[in-house]
Amino acid sequence: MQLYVERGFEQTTVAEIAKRAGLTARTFFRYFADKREVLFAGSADLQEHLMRALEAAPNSASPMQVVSAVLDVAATALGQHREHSRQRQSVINTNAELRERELIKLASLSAALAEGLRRRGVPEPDASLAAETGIVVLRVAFERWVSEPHGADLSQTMRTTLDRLKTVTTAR
Amino acid sequence: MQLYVERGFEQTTVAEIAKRAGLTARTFFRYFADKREVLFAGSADLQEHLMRALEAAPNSASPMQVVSAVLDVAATALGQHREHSRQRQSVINTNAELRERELIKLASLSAALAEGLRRRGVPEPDASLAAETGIVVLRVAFERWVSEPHGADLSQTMRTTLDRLKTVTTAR
DNA sequence: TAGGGTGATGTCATCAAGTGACATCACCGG
DNA sequence: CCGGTGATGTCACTTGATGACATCACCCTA
Repeated sequence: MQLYVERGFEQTTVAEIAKRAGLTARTFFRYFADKREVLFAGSADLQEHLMRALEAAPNSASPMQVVSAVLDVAATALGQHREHSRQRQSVINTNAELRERELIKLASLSAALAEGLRRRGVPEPDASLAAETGIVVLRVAFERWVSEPHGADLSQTMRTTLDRLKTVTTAR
Repeated sequence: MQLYVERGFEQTTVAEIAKRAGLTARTFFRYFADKREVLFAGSADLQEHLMRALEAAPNSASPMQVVSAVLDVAATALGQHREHSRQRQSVINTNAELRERELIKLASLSAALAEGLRRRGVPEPDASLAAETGIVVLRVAFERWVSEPHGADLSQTMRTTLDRLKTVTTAR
């Protein structure tokens, strides 16, 4: 993060990262598949965390209620450290490769959620639609939250964004 | 496409592509920013096409009606050549870098749609939500259409998917 | 028709991202 | 003290990607 902030992502070489971390480039690649992964280290953990939330939802819950519960958990997990989130997001937003990587992490999360919904008996395409919609809300809400210096907390932003989505999609 | 299908994306070298096309690797990179772009050559044109559709929608149309009109146009543009689409999609789906690139193309489209909606006076976050939701429908419908050998046409699939989305998001 | 401009292409050199093969080192248990 | 094991380093190599420069084909005009 230091180097990426100091000189930009592309201008930073793996050799430099390794040097600053006190190891070799070869070793770096034993821990991270590539230069981008550094910024997404926690995403697998987050995904597991959210999957547990999904599975903890009551049997009676509708697909969107399950998604809403997952978003609540996501908000508390992501909603700390706004300053750090902002810095990380600013690095990501200024580089195409990193945006690509971010999108695929979210796509992976979405696929996992859809799979979880299917395991609960939700048929296609409803499972995919609910999961993808949830990720849309997550993304839009997170973006708004990160860009406001001292606005509402993330949970609140997510809830109002989800409400907004319902209104927008059904308005005729 | 030939080479990517024959030996897979990663196993294909730019030198080989260039040779088969009768030119140099250096020249290849003058036409395509990188190895992945070959498969997304038409995406800029498609985006412009859809933006014109967005701008052609009547002033009275609600955000989701505009999106729905855009999806109609997208369906007729993408809905030809199911066989070619299937082959292309199969190459993309078997490689992570290509999936990343596909996602960012769709993200770019989504951003353009949101911007277009904003120009029409739709406020945030409604513009982003409507645009992103539209892309979700596009993606889910396209995936289903491509995986069915002789199913309904893409326009039909898109319409039913959009209906499904409305039901899923509002069911309680 | 010679000559000059222009755009497309090729050649060469170079850098950085990855990866495989193998050596080495630190530490742990017996 | 020794052998094993996992982490790290070294080296060599491939490939993607880019800058600098040469060349070629073609067209326009004096």
